[in-house]
Amino acid sequence: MAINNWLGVQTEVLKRIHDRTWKPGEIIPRETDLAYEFGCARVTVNRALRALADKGVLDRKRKVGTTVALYPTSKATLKIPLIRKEIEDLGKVYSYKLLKQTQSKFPKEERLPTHLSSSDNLLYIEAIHSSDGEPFVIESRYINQKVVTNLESKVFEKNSPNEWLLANVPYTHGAISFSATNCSAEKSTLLKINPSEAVFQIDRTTFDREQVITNVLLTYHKDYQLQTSL
Amino acid sequence: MAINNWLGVQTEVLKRIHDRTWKPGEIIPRETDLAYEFGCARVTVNRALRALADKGVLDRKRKVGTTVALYPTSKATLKIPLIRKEIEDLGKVYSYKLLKQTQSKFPKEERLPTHLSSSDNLLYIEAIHSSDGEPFVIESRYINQKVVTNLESKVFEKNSPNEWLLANVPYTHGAISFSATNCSAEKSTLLKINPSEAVFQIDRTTFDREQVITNVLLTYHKDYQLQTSL
DNA sequence: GAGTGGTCTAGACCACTGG
DNA sequence: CAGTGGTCTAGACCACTCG
Repeated sequence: MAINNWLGVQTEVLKRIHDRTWKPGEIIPRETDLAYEFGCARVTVNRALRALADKGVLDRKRKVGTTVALYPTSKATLKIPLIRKEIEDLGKVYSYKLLKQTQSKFPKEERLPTHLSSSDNLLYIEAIHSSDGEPFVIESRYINQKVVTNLESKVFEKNSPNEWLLANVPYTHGAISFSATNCSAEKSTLLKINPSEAVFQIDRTTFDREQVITNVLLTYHKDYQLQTSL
Repeated sequence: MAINNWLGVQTEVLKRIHDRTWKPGEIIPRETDLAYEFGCARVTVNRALRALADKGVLDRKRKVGTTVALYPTSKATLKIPLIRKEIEDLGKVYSYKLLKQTQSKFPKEERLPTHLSSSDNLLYIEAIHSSDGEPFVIESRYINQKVVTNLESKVFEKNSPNEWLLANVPYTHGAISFSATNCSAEKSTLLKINPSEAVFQIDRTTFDREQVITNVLLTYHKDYQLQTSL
């Protein structure tokens, strides 16, 4: 009768939330009681409830107790894959082409790269990733050479700066944003779509502590979808 | 000298990855050894390493050991907030307006709602959420009345079906996708933007086990960005 | 078969927070 | 101050997976 593993406890708790034994906003029994009821250690219950709290299904507060979240703040975990891997996983042939690589003390682009100051010593790179020869995504990137110092002679002719950076420059944290925009004329040519067609964009900046390592703007082909599950 | 809490262990491990004591792809010492070195229990090390594996920083395999991820599969956790809450958190005044509510055995929209079959008994709802009176997002939703049976007389005049569903119909899982599209003429009027302007869309379907509860398409105002951190 | 991570237990103490 | 979750420990056994 005993539920003596944390996944079992989690399932049982979810069941009770689902069949409304415990209703949204209500407080559920404390860990000790549940442990007694299930016939397992408190730590096991703790593990299960903590996992559910991480998912946003439960709210936990010391002294108060554990409540069923009123509005389960849907938390979706997006995996941001390597572009190469994403394409290969679709069973397509991946290819990469460098378009531009310039020293640019001052980003002269239409966009102003988030978190970068114009005084930084920046390397600008533009490249395109293709799937079975069809344009997939344009990578437009600034690299902060104050932080990334070992790339002087490095040329990203054959390999995406994305992969090189991931493997060679560890980061502490990052900021990322998703948006839609009307494609610029220049990029629409590269992506082989009509100008001002709607395109999906990802803007990502990674940091080493306080310093920006790199900022990248990914402009995807038409109809690109970022998918995940809840 | 001992590191006797799991956050401390995590920090130390991250430090070593960061300063390349442990390089990408390399195997790190086993839990037992680390526990001995840090002077703490193995479970504590386990907790720290497990958390890092969840984040995608480490790869763990039984018998083999723990390795530093070659390409840290950036995992971003998106919080999908309640629209009302999202607007209120910006310090704006939230308002909601129902536009349409029809029984529709057959979705006659341009889009084909993912995961729904046309034979289902569907309720279609269209509504708009505003921020300080400015259009924020259009909610366009199908509800499966085979599953959600207690809403006969329910009218979503004042309240978003989103909130009602969250509080009243528990779900087991969901699928979600993000994309960009050129705004339809009809919607552009509602959002007060130019036709065919690029807009950000979220398509979400929630399930109760195998059955679809609801599918919603959210079409955001121009310039909307979904942000998160790594 | 053997080595690694995965988990459980029982008991203990800590940390936050509401009254 | 008291009650709740948060965490740690030491030891044990299990589960997966490689050779």
